[in-house]
Amino acid sequence: MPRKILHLITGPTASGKTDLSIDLALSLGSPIVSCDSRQIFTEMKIGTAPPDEHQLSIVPHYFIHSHSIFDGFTAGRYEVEAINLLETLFENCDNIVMVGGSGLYADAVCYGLDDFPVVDKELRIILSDRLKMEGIESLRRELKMVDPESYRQIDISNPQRVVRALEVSLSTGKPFSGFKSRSKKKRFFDVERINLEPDRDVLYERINTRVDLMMEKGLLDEVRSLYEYRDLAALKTVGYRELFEHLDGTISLDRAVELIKRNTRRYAKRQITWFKKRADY
RNA sequence: GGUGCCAUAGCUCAGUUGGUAGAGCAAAGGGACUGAAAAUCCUUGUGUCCCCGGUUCGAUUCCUGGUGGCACCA
Repeated sequence: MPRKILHLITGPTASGKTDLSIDLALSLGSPIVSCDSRQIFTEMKIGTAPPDEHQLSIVPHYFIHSHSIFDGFTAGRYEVEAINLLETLFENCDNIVMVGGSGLYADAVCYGLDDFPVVDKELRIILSDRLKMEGIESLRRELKMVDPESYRQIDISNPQRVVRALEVSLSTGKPFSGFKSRSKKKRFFDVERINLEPDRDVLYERINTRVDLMMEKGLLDEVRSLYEYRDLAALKTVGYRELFEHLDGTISLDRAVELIKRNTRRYAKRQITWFKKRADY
C-alpha cells in the first residue's frame, strides 16, 4: 500500500495559504480539506477570507461553509469528522492537501485530542454565570478541591481553562486531568508540514489591504444580518465583533475597521507563535 | 516688541531637594494553549528628558542664550 500523505499548509492569516493550497492541490490532483474554525461556517462568507468562487470550483473543498453557526462546533467534533473524511478520501488518492490557520484543529488531526466526555451545555452557562457573579477565585478554589492535578497544570488565571476543567470534572465526577493521556494518536497517514511565515511588514500590509477589501465586499451587511446572533461562539470573531460594536453605536466605522486590522495582527502573531512550535514536531 | 509660563514615551502628563526617568491611554514585541482556539490568558516601556553653551566629579533637573508653543501687556 502506497504511503498516504497529508500535506498540511499552516501559517498566519493572510500569509497566502489559500493560493498555495490551490496550486499544490492542482499539481497533486488532490482535494483540499480545510482546518479553519471560522471558514467552516455557512453564514460567515466575507469576514473569514475563505477561498473564492473560482477557487472552490476548480478544486473540491471540504469544511468550507459546511456547518452552521447555530450547530455549535468544537475542536473535538472537528477531529472526528475530519478523520472520518480523510479515511474516505484517502481510499481514492495518496495525497491530500489540508490548509488552515486553526492550530488546535490541525493538532486534533495530526495528534488527536483525548476523549473527553460530552458536557451538558447548561453546566458551562452555570459556571460562566458564577464566574461573573463570584469571580474567578471561587471557581479556582472549587477546582483545587475536585481536581488538584489540573489546578496545578492548567493556567488558572485563564477563566476559560478553569471553567473547562471544572465542567468536565463536575459533570463526570472524575477529575479533568484524568482524561488526559499525554500521548499522540497513531494516524494512518503521514503529515508533511508547510508553514508559511512572511516578513512581518509584508504580512501586516496584506492584512490591511484584505480588511479594506472585505469592507468593499460588504462585510458590514453580512455582520448586520448576523447581529441578533452575536452571542454565539462562532461570532466571537475578528471582523464581526468590532462591527457589532459599531452597530451598537459605541465606535465609529473608521475605528471599527482600525480595530479589525489591529486585532487581525494580534491574531496572526498568536498563530505564528503556535505554528513555529510545531514546525519541527 | 515686552513680560510671564511651558517644552519629558505615539498622546495626556507626573517626576528627579543634581546621580540619565514613570503613570494612564494608544501602538508594538515575546510567550502559553487538549471540545469557546479568529477564543482565552500571561508578560515586556519602546525616551538625544527641545537645542547650543556654562556651573559641577556628574545636568533631564540649576544658570546664559536660542527655538517653538500658550497667556497677558503693548
